[in-house]
Amino acid sequence: MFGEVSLQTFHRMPQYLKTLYELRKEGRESVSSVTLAEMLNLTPSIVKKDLSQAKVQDGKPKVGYAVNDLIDDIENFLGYNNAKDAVLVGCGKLGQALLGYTGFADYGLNIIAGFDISDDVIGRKVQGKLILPTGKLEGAIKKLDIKIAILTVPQEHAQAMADALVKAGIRAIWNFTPAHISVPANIAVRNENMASSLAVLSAQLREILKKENNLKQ
Amino acid sequence: MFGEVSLQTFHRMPQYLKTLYELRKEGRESVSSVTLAEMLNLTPSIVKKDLSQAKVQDGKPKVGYAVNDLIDDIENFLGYNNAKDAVLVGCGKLGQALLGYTGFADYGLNIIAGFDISDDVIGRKVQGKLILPTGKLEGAIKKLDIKIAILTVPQEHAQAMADALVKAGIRAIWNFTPAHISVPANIAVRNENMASSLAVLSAQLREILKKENNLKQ
DNA sequence: CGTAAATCGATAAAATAATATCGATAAAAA
DNA sequence: TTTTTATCGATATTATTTTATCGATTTACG
Repeated sequence: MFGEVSLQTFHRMPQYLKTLYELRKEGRESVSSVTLAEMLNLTPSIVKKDLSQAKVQDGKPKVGYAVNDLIDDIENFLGYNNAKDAVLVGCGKLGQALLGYTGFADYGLNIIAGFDISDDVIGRKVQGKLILPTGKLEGAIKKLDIKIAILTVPQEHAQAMADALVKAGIRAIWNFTPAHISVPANIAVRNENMASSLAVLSAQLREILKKENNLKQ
Repeated sequence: MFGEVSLQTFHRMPQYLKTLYELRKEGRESVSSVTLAEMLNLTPSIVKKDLSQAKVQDGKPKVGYAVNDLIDDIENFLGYNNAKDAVLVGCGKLGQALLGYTGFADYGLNIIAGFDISDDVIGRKVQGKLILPTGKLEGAIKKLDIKIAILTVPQEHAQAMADALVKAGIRAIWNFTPAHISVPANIAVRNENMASSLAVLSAQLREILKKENNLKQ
């Protein structure tokens, strides 16, 4: 059903959704691909192609897409309505920050609890989420049939913990550690790699500064 | 000089570097594109193409690349040796987590201070980094000629703060808010968008589960 | 009611990125 | 020393993604 949708398209979907929420708030009932493209610095072509993969209802010539319908379709497409449970493993600074982040609920993600090995944090609550000992991880995953894990352990433990998670039945790992983790092919991994992002940002910055210097000379 | 290097290539560079550090630790003096590709789940072709853009010294047939030389070349290519100063704006949970993250130094990024409007956090220190009032932001940027800002304010303030940063002279914004921010063309923006990442992860997960169900039936 | 303008959806074209191929060459083996 | 093998770097091929084009259609307006 969605096998042919590219990752780039999936990346843009939440942006469309965000923009559509804003438009709805302003009372707009319809929006064209041209307007959406302008608001998000994209081309109308790519907007039309992306939306064609998520939406059910056609847009209307001369009018555009019905904002409400489109929101429903994209939310449904991204699975925002049927919430998915997740565990968060590693409750250091970043882990606790994510544990306390209330925004995930908007994206259909429900972190049921944090897990850690350190007695310093076990038992603590962050924004209502309890931190449990790692020993209880496997049981929780199996009992609640949890598919998604957020990995925020120190990088030297990343691979071992990933192995344990897979063994316990986790099928998708959102990896916030700088470590490259190896998992079986039937497990989804998404790397939130700060080093990579920073490398890209630096490259862009350098390009920009270089262009300016060329112009000046 | 680097204008023709794709963002994907830049994304992979830190991964190569990370793997090379590990190899050096193990005492390996050379490595082939085949080995690197295996370690990172890539093809030898793409490894060779990527490395050709960063390295100075050629690899040797039958042997591969000299690990140490390659590390130097990539570090230099990514600018890890000449540290770049940055400011962090918005010292809530995530902001403080990033402020306290010591790993940035490895990537050549030096956060000089955090900035916030709230008296609750102003004056506090996180891992030695001081939190200053937002009023001092513009002065600091201009005085220290800072080019990079990390944006971790609440999303409703993201655009206004981005505008202020640009006005103060910032040229690259690492945006951790869910907000889409508009900036002039000569400013680099890198979005660390959780919603997008989660959308991609969910899509991958769904694909995997779907395939399994198909097989079972 | 007919015409002009705006937009859709489908598709063709172009651009970009990834992969495969292959001659050259250095090291190892025969 | 000659042959074999592994690997590089360059280039060609293929795949993917983005952008442009265009006929069809709906609305607005004269």
